[in-house]
Amino acid sequence: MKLATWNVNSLRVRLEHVLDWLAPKEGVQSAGQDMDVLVLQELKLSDDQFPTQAFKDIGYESVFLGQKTYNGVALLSRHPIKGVVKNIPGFDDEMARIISAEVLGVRVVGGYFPNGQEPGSEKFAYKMRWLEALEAWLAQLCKESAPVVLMGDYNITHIDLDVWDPVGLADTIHCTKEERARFEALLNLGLVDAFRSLHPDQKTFSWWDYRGGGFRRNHGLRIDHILISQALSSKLLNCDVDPTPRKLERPSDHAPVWVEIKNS
DNA sequence: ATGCCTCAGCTCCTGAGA
Repeated sequence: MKLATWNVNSLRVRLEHVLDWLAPKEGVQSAGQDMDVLVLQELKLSDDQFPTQAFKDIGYESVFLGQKTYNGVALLSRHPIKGVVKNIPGFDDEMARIISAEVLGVRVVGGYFPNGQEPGSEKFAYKMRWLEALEAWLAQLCKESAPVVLMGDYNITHIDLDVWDPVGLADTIHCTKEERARFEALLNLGLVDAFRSLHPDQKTFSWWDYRGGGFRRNHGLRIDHILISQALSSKLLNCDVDPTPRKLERPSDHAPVWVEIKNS
């Protein structure tokens, strides 16, 4: 089973990139080929503008929680989608940040975690509240029978190895102790960082700033993550970032991250 | 140097992103 996450920074602008990644043209190889589930973030469009038919045409059903201008999340699947959940149950949120569903017996949660802007700001406080609510919900999900995959744009670097300039960016947004403690709290539920468990020493990024030639100079962060429950970690085959779409014309600032798990 | 880039929108500037 293959699953992936991708912050597309406007689905309207990036639709062709997503379609080509999942269903490449004849003779072209793509890490997105044969993807079972893909979650998307930062759609930046309302539900009535979601391109349901374009995905249906390449064999994917979709569920989504859209929002005009900001945020917005979707889950695409080649298999039947059950038990759809939108946003964190019991957490009142005006922003569209979570889409979850059960696919092939796996509880998939796709998330666009808050940015937080700056430590100490009101947006940072919201990020902390949101992360605590997510953790409480995931604690419940991890106790249930279905294995869990929590993936998306976390807007958190776990360790300094996830940061191109850990000294210059120390304690700045995405790199604070408070954010990293919330990431660790998710790991303490029994979830495993799929990429890091396979590549313990690799300095690989999933996001590069548009400004200052960030991608060209590999000035990036690893902030897009795939956490999998223990039952799945024993069947983990592969996990990687695919930088290919970041090299296209008008790319998203994020690259997709994918995972492959052995079928049971 | 509150910039360097990109996107949406009550669009020719502003807010937000990370």
